[in-house]
Amino acid sequence: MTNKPAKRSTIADVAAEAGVSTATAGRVLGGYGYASQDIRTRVQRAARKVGYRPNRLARGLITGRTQTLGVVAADIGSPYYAAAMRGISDVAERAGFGAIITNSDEDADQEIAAVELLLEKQVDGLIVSTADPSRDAHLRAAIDSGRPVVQLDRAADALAADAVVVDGVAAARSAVELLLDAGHRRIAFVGELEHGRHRDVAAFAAEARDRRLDGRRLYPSWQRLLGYLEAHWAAGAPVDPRRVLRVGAYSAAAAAAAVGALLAEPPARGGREDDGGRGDDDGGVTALFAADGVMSTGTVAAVAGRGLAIPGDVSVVCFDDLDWMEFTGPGLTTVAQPVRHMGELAATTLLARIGGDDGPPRRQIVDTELVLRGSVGPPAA
Amino acid sequence: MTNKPAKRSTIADVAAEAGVSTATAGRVLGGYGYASQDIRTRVQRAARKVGYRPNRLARGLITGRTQTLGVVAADIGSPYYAAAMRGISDVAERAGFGAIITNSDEDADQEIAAVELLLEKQVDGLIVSTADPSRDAHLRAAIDSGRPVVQLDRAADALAADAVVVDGVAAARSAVELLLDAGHRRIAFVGELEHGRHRDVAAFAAEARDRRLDGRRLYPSWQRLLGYLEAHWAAGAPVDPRRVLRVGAYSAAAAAAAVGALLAEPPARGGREDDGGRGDDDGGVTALFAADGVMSTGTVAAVAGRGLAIPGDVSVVCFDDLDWMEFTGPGLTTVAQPVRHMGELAATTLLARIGGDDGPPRRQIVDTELVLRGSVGPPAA
DNA sequence: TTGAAAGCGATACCAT
DNA sequence: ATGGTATCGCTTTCAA
Repeated sequence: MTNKPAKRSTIADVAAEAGVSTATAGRVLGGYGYASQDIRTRVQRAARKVGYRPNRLARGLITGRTQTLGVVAADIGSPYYAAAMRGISDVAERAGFGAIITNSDEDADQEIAAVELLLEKQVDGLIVSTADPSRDAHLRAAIDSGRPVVQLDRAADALAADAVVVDGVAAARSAVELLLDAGHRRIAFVGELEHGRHRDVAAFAAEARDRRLDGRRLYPSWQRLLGYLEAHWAAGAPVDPRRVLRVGAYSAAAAAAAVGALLAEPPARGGREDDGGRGDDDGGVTALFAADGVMSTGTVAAVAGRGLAIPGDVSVVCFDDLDWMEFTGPGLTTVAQPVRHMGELAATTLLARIGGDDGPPRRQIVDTELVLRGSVGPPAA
Repeated sequence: MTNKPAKRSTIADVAAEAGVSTATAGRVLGGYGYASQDIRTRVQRAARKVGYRPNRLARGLITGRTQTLGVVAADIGSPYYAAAMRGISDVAERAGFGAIITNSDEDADQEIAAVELLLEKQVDGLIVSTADPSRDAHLRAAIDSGRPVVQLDRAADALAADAVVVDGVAAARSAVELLLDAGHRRIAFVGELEHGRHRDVAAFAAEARDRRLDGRRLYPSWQRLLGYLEAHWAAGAPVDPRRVLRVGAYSAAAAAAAVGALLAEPPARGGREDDGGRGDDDGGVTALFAADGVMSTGTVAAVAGRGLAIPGDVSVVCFDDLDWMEFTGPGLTTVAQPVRHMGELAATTLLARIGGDDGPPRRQIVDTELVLRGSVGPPAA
């Protein structure tokens, strides 16, 4: 069974079949220029007969537009980018665009290579989650060569490009405030805390205290840690670095292990207090704040695995940046970040730019929402 | 600040700069044909000087290959496809390929449109998770027109195309056997059970008993239900349809709600039995089997939210088809499906076909692995 | 080893 | 309203 690759028919074939010129056939098939109704139907019939399928490469070569968006994600394997991709591709497809997706693996060099590949493929624009906001030469070059760039989730703010981001500091701060207001004083932070320039929580805290940190320049998990710290300081609550879990990778399994170990130390059961701020003695944690969706999954699994009740034995607030997940399990409180919506927004913005929108770059800050499911407070105990 | 879109320089520019013909410049830059060392360096220097970037559209137009894979996923928003995509794009990028991704939303018509778009964009091959295995005309057409197709996760077996699938029936069967062997008799099944032609669990079970079902033709969640049923029958354990939770959507939130409601009914605590098969009296469930990663997330969240211990109060076996998740929380047992690996396999296979591999179509069945973390059995009560 | 010229499959411009 | 033809940027004979 040798499949003859069935030479695709071209506009010329259609034209011949319909008895018109290629120019005319092109006008009908491409939907540009004039054509009488009679010719129109004849060409269309001919096209169907010979099984015509437009070659978008050829079209793109001459029009200079490919109707393709290029996306550089840090890791599409992560549900975070999956949600974003969903939003992007929905918008793109609705506009007749395709989306080429690539990974940077949080590595600036890979990102540069990815951008290069996408530009060679002549994408009409780029959506990028920069691995390193301080290295933006390649993005600048892309913009200069006429390819609009929209930054997603991370933004190199020295770059004159649109951005769709979330205020991670504020979101985390209000979430942790919720726990503090409920009387918790021993709240663990569960985050990745690996990428980014900071290597030490104590040093980070010191910098933050001196207000030497610009939240917008931080990597997501550090942003959220900043919010955690700010909430504590505002409440006059001490921070114990031992309760800041640096998971080191966006892995639910790793988060579960870290949380499991923490919960195993001094028993959380009965170790509560609701005296409103007096103590930071060495009891177990009474609450957990998980800084993103993956951490949340691991945290919940660990709590479940230890047979602890939420919020009875421990209160958990999850940062849920995975639209598909929506931790609505009884007792769980979430900070919802509409990632899919962010993807849609990024794509919409990019399409507008491609369409010729020439306004100044906009930084769009998307709101997060605190979703309360039951109480977070320490029970009457 | 009006950016002049900086007319990209072409091979002609490089040729002029280097003082050679476009043919020669092309040979150097494209890496084909001869060129003396002297010319080679001169051209390369010139290319760098004028900022040359190849136009892959033009190249593809003439070579007939775009070095681009087309992917049709049912929903990239789901972490399942995200994991698969990661595998695909890793392999693709390593080979210098790009990947255009589209969604079918489990809808055959959208799938057809997506395939059409991808073919117009001249992708070199397709990876498809068919929404409806019974409708494969478009895939057949793609193959006939010389674009190899690799099916992922779902396979239209009337189609002469490669496939990378998992034996979901066997995987579920062995997982449930584990619970039955440990003495559980009231095991809930948590699955999507929406897509596919079956509307009724009882009718499905009847068909399955008569061996009128081909597991390979079932949708994933029904496959796993079949394994669940088969394990029960083999053990002589009765099946109570009320314990088969049809969540109806791939939503962790919905799964959490369903599981929460089930656990709320008769208290699971103390309602155990380990008499090895006598009873199916109306106690609460003692174990849960979650049929995929999303269901698993919801199930674990619900158990945690109710403050139940795993495996103390209830034993949970999760089907983990999300490599990033790996429910290794203490006590959780998982059936690991290497989705990312499946993606890699699909891409590798497709690249081989594109490269000219002309062998007969292969159906590659990927192994799942039962990962035990602690015990699953009902405790000594 | 290099160069001239003919395409690839469309669109766009200019006559008619 | 329709047709001829140059053109997009590159690869690929075919001569030299």
